[in-house]
Amino acid sequence: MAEKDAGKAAAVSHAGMKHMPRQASRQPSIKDIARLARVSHPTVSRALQNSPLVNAETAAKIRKIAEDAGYRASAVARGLVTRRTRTIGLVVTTVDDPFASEVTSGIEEIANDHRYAVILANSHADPEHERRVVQELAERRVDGIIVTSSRVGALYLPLLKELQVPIVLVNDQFPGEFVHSVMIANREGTRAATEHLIALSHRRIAYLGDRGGYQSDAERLAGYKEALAAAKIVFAPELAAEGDGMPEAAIEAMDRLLRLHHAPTAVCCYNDMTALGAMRAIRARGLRVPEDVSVTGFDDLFFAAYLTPTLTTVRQPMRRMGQMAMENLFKLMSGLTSGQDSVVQIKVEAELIVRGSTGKAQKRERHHA
Amino acid sequence: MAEKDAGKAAAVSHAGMKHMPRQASRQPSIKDIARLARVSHPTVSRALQNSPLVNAETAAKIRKIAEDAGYRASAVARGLVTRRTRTIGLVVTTVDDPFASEVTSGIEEIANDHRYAVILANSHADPEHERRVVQELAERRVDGIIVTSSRVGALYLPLLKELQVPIVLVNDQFPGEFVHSVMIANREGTRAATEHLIALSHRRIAYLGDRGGYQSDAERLAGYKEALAAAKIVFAPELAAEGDGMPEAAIEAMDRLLRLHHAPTAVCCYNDMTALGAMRAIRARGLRVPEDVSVTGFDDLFFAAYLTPTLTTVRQPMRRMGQMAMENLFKLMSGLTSGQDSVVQIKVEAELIVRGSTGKAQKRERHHA
DNA sequence: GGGGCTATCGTACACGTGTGCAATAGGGGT
DNA sequence: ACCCCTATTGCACACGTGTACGATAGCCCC
Repeated sequence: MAEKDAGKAAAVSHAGMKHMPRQASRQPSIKDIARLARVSHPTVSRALQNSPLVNAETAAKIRKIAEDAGYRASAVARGLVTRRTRTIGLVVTTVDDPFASEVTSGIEEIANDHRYAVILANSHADPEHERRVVQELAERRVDGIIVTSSRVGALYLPLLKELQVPIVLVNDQFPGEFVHSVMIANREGTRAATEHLIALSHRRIAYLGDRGGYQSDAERLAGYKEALAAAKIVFAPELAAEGDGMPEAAIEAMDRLLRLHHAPTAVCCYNDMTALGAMRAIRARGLRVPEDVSVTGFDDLFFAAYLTPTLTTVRQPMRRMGQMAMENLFKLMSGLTSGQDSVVQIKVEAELIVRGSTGKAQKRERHHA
Repeated sequence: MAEKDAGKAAAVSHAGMKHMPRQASRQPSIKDIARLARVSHPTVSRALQNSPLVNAETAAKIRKIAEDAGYRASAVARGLVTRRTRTIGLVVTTVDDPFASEVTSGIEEIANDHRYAVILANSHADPEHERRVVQELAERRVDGIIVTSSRVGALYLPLLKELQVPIVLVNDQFPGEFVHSVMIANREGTRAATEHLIALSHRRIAYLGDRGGYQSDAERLAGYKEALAAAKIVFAPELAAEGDGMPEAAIEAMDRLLRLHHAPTAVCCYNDMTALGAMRAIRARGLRVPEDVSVTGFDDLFFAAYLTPTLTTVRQPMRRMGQMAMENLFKLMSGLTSGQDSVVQIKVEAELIVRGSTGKAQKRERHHA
């Protein structure tokens, strides 16, 4: 008890005394509070956890003292002994992508409700980087990990075994593999979009995809082909172009499509960002949307309803998907050590939102005024 | 040594054995590695840190063993003793805001370069929530905190003293206060935008702000007024409207402006999201941009160049600002215990980007065909 | 050949919290 | 008056890592 108990003055006249060497008096520990309350530190620990093992008024007194001292329990020390950090890792291709932002928002919301923290990490769509980032999250002993738009989904099986950390994938599922995931009905989505275009009498319909090699792109392309097949339209390989999911690359790809001898009158885009570029390329050639070329997107990002014309797209409840992923992860995390092989693969419905960027197909060869 | 050393088999035929109770054999600790290498754990610790205090070949052997065992040092245990978590907290009003996303991206990039992790937290633009979130970050013993678009900037002075954690504010600075911050030249930005409109012969120019009470809004409004004053145009209070920084609210506010007896021929918006709503409201009334009403934004979000017409706006190097905030925070963090009252307030330049949403003012009372 | 220096390694702590267990006191029942 | 049970508290550990310090051995120098 006869330790250093001086030098713990609370108020040090914070305003003035600019050049006082304000010794970095470390944050008060549980032992400091114990000394102040004249009890042992386990009692303080229990009091702060509202344990029934400690006398009610003693607990109240302790809490009061802790409060006054500005005591904040160290989550790191607690994490060390409890083996739980109340932290999850979120790996995203890049934060400044509206899709990722919305998913992140949903995740953060649910995590916050449970008082969990979210560590954000970029994969830059680079498999090697993604792997490194996940390893670092493991070092930080996160309780769980969520990965969106993974490039290396299959890689998680061994990693999962090695790290002993529950992982949930968003927007990337590997059929038959036992990896938990939340994803949208990609195939059904683009199929609906393409059918919508076909219903508008379009026959030359292009698909503007993502060369990144995502499974979602493969599925969306499949949905597009399904719709064509169902309408007895033969798939023309030259009408399948590729961007990178961002507007810039889409401009180039779309421009190439428009220069085709037999140019498309409609284009089904991998996502809204791609559609943004496509529309720009169309206008750059003096054509109009949707009069000359109809455009559909995917995601229904916030700006879709504010474009001119407004964008017909497939709505993806991104925020909701983030929430579901987080809820799912919580279930896994509470599953404790269970080697449960519960394969949870949630698939959410895609909804076609018809707006102004799609219209009746014009007769070909007819150019605008 | 005679403990459980079996049960660490790498390949456990992951496919089959569904119901094996896979005991959660905890991750190997530094002591496990020490035992395997027949050395003491401090030697392992030093070997993994490439300390010159350990024999080169011994170190190599140890690293090999650690590698094979899939050993990953616990960042939480390390953080406990070193008192540094290599983690920073990032508080943002809401993740799914393009402005925040870009800033976040810049922060994450620099942090990642230094192998720091970023904990993401939402303030929901709610002062009380913001305060709580910052406290929780302190509990997690983050080495530093960055807050964007704070509602309670002034509140950080006492907090700063209490938490002993360096804090950098982005897009919110309190003149004269000793809080580190990075922000844009708001006043100069809207002033330039407004001057641009004036040069296009506009006289009835509205300002569509953010009722959130941000200092940035006050400054932008001031810049707008400055430009008016310089051109001897009297400020008309009825032309100062308020949204909430999002498109939806801007629609309503803009609509109200358009219904004025003496409606504006141009509007200077608080940000691009507001401009998005403004343009929509203008079109909803059958008017055209920029023929009937010119519009300017602020931020230069990614979609600004893809709108129709493209948006004239004030570019804010958001990503760069995030980087600067992070670099600044690193300096503060390495400043150790120093009670340095260095007031670092970085102000970055605003650049007007003229695009298609602004044009020559039409004579009033002339309606479009 | 002894003293001192260097290289290398182990011992003993410390970081701040949680928890099993023992210890104590008080109260009720017989 | 004694025993048992309960409420309350402290003691002693553990979590996994880093680091000051001491210990040992080998070497050089005089």
